[in-house]
Amino acid sequence: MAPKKLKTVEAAQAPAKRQHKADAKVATAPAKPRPLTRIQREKQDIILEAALEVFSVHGFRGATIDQIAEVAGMSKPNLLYYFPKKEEIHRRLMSELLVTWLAPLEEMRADGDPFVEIRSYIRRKLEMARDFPRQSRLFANEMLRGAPHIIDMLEVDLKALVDEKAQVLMTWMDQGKISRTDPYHLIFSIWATTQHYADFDVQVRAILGKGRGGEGRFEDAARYLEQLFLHGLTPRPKA
Amino acid sequence: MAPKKLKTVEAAQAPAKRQHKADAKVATAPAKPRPLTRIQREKQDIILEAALEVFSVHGFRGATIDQIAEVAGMSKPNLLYYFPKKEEIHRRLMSELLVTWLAPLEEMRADGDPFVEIRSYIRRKLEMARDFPRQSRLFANEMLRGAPHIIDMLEVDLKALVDEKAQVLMTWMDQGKISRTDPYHLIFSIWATTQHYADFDVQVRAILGKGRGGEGRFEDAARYLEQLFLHGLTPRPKA
DNA sequence: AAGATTTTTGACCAGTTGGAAAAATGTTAG
DNA sequence: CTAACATTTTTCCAACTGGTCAAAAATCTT
Repeated sequence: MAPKKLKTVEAAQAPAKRQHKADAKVATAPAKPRPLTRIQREKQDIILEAALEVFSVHGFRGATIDQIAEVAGMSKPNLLYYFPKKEEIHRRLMSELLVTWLAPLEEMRADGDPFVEIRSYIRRKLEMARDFPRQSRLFANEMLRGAPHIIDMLEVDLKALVDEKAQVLMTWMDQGKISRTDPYHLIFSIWATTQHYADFDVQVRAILGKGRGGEGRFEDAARYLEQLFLHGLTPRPKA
Repeated sequence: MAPKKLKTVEAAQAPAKRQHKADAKVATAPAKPRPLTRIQREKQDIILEAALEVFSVHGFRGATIDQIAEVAGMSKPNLLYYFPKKEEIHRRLMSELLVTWLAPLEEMRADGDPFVEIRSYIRRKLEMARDFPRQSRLFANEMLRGAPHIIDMLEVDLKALVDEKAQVLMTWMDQGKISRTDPYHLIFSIWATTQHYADFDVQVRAILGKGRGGEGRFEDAARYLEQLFLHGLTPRPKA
């Protein structure tokens, strides 16, 4: 089975207020979507950026349109001109998220060296936690709520992708290249350990303190995780 | 340093509406707190239980008093009689949470066998994820928001506890009993991997599917994590 | 520059929110 | 039983919520 891209949920990216009636002229034409203008694209991006900021902290219900509008630097009605519903903004965010969020796993190649592939995957996930913490938190917020908006995609697309990669892992196990263990829980543990640095960032920093809580913590984490997944905690004689 | 219990934030557990003025009799007495009646304790428990249900899913801002009251089976004003402020409920929940949530780590004894101690700790945390998923999600929700209500405790009490246990781990490393690695990130990885099964439960179940998504998933997780922390993924010759 | 279109704004609305006040109802110690 | 207290319900409110709408302002097209 090919890597298979997630289907995108879009479908709701109409320019704005649908059909400014102006196309009464064309009458029966099958609703040509009309390409987005520059301004529309720019404003939508600004809004999505602001929405990410707010949703990722307060969750869907806890976030307010006013707040998003304020962060986006525009009035509420103006924002609603581009996204007529609060849900619409969230939906867009979620579908964009799922695509980019799973890309790292798709990149794990069956024909590479197992340890190199797994290590690279962990690195990539850790980099995402470092560079896109808000996306990680947005995702986490959705999970905590029971993923009402994306449960279907989880059960279909995500499951398919993970099934595929679990097969790859099992092949490696069959070949004796990595230890035989549960490939699904292996993937879970990579997700958990890497995303932890985005989602629980406050806690991580509170504990590491000023001294070690700087940007270096991601390098430390990478080094630690590398060892964990390679050898666990069993002491080995020095090389 | 002794295990040191977390200080409880309480301080706001007054019976209800403060000083039903009734104590004008006692006049200048130093405000005797007056012990909680049976009903007060029961009702407060019911409310806290309902609040846990709601807060853990929607976060602080996303949760409404009406909703909590409904789950608790009482009217909103009645609920407000016991907890005059929404924040009050949340505060109580959080302080109770921190105490029970960290108990497992406190139990990790320096004088035990390292692998036994670590494995037991992982087990306990996993059991908590299984038996108290809502508490786990409540905690996660607070973290995602930047832990505004408990940041102090994280920086003081939690840090102290983790520092202490990190010392224990380092001692074990010095003795060559476990592999030398970063003890803080080791603890983080245990938290992350175990809490994942509560916080991301939907995802875990969506991926494992009906077949393996049953209660058995916790046993599978325990087995997998045991191996991960013991040996990582490096294949070993069969015993 | 005029006309057509798109974007922005201000006023507004109905429903919900956290919470206050007070009246009504229980409960219990003397 | 009854007074003192505890609990519950009813009513109310001001602020906030997601969202509408018409008109004004800005932009684009010709």
